[in-house]
Amino acid sequence: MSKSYIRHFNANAIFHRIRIEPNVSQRDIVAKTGIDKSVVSSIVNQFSELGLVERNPVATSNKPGRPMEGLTISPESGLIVGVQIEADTIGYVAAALDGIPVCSKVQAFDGKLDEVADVVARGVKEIVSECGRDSETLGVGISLPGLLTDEGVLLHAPVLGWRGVPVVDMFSSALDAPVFAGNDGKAAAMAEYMFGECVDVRDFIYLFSGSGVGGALFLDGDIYRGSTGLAGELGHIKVVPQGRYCSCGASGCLSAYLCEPALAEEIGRLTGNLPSSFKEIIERANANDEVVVGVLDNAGAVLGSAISSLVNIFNPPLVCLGGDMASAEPYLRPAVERALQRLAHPSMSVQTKVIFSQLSTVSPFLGGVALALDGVTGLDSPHVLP
Amino acid sequence: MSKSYIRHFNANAIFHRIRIEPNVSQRDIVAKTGIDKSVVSSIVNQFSELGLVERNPVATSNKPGRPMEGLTISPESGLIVGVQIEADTIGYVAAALDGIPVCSKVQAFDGKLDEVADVVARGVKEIVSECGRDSETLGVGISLPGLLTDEGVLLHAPVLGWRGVPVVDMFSSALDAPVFAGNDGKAAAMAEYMFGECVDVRDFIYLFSGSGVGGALFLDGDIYRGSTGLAGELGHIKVVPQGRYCSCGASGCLSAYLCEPALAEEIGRLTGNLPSSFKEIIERANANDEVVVGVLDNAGAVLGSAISSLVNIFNPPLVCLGGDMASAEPYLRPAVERALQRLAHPSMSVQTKVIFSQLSTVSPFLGGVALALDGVTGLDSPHVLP
DNA sequence: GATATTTTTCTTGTTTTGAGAATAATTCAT
DNA sequence: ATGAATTATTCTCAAAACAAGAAAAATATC
Repeated sequence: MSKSYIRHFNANAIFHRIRIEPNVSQRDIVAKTGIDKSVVSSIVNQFSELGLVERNPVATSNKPGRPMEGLTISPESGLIVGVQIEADTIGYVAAALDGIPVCSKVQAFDGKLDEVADVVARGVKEIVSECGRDSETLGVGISLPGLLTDEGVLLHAPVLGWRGVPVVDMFSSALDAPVFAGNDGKAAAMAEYMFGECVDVRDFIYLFSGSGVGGALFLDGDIYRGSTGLAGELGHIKVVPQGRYCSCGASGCLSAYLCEPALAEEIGRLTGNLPSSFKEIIERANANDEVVVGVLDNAGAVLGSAISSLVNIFNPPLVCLGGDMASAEPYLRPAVERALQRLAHPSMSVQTKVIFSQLSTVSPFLGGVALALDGVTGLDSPHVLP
Repeated sequence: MSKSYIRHFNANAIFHRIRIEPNVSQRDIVAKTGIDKSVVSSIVNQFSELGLVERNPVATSNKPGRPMEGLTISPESGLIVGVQIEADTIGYVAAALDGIPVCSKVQAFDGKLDEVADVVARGVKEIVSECGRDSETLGVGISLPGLLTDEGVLLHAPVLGWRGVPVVDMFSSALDAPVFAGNDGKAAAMAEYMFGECVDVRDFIYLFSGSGVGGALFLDGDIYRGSTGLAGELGHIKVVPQGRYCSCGASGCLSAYLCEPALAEEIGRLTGNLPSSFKEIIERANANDEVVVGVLDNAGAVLGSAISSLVNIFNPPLVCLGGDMASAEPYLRPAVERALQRLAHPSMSVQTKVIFSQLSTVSPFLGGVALALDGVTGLDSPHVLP
């Protein structure tokens, strides 16, 4: 526990407050974070000198006394680029320091490891120039479908077939800006904390559904990584003893009932008409296809059972469901609520809100932005989110 | 995040190292904690001046150079008293600062709230005088079967029928020593971390079985309390959808299959012979009563299912099972292992060790000692473990 | 006995917090 | 208008804590 750690921590907390509540006063920051006024003044000055934070005069409040200074993140001060590497695509988004996306794009990707650093370097350069700003790139955050060590080594990414890749070093040498890397599920959770539905919630459970089901435990204001970094792989909670086989090799995983391929397969099996995308699944449900609605309802029940377990373990104020789940809310929510009623401890579930977040569909790839922002605003050196 | 917090944190870490590894050198502490040598020297001096730590010459190592000083907790420096309040008993244990119990006793208790402060004050005085040492009582830790707030208020203790009791204030005014209070399950987990099977393990899951099933999440070197303090009530993880009714009002809880009353009832129902204690259950199992063995095996399967979920969520290096479970290890372990094999993610379960801890049966009431020790050795003011 | 080695302490410097005084900028009352 | 009151921020200074290196202490080896 070092001294600079406190500074890092405080700086992050202050930046976070300014971002989620533009035009706050220093006084408010003091009240809400408990950090001393001198420290807030000093750190705000530091941010202000770096050009990261602006002081704006605020409309008169009709109160006596010196008016407050409204503090905001300067949108022109620099760009953060979020990169999301998936099985066959790479997504990019450039955002200002306040996290508001400026532009984004997706590019096809063949998964070749030896070219990816150059591909991403070019992609980042392009997205930055497309923004039409000559502001500096302050950080690049790379969200990866696999597990990372503290040192920035990607241990294993099944969908990419990569293993033991020192991603931070690799991308750092190809890019000019500081590189931050992290697991996709955890990065997405961080994005929810910074920009989404979980802003400023100290404890929440995040579940994400797509080609697989991932997740993260956000505890005490930070992602819980566990001793091995594997913690939070919530897609593999067992929900049905001796249930369906999952791509991970085990059986009865939540993922085997909820991820897009599993739902598609089930619908295909029951109707003889295999959906080609999650969008199609939702379209068929919207068109009142009873089989599809039934499959989604069943998935909701299984999901609700998993959430009930999580509620009983963590008693979190918030459970956030992202990815494909957001667009399926009308078909999932009733079953989830039923399961919670039936399975979760009443005195716990009353304190828990379950929400479906649109963030990852409305503005995708923000996970990487969150990763980088977390590092950049600490007034400190890079790190990794395993 | 304040400055004195760092000192508290470092002091605790250093004391912890000395306790778990008597005769360490400062150099070793530096190597193992990462704290700077100056800081270690300064804090060791502080402990030494307070008489909490002794410096012993260590047998020559046949190496050149100044020989190390072996640091140990001075056993005579003071007493810590652990108090455990249960439905009809109060248990006491007096221990030296190294956590080694000196003497203990149990007294009957009628659950009367208005007398308990005086009763405990008398009990503490007696146990201290029974020790036959005139050393100072440095702290009293009180372990309670209920939920506490950060401010030391017992919100609700169902088995005692207490609600909204400011326990820390109440016991503080009756006792001369600093009072620390906490939830029994979390205190027991802390004891495992300090004195038991989980010494120095930064992340573990603790499950405790007795008249109910409690537990704690020990994450990143500390108990996770969650936003409400309810986190870690692992006895109410749902293991069987629409399963047995639990004393909490819900159905399918782990507790409903594993706690002593549930096991006794089940055995009584099947044999017509209701066991009067957990000890009797084990005796009948030892006498090869097939029904009893079968009931325990079934409980083990349910327990294993719950542990599998926990493994998949946390991927902890260690799952520690305490209380009654320890003496039932021969009957529970096979079923637990089977369930883990079948239900837990293989790449996770290989990293997880499941152990049965005798700590709470061999030297009971250490939870309170752990609570108090945690506060006393921080060179800082009291606090609570909700 | 000199030298090398290992462990601990001392010295000095830097960073950061934290409390209170000072300053700045406004409204309200007269 | 002008002074008083009020509120927000900055400045000043002291204390706490860490951090790096020099120094000291205590031993083994040659």
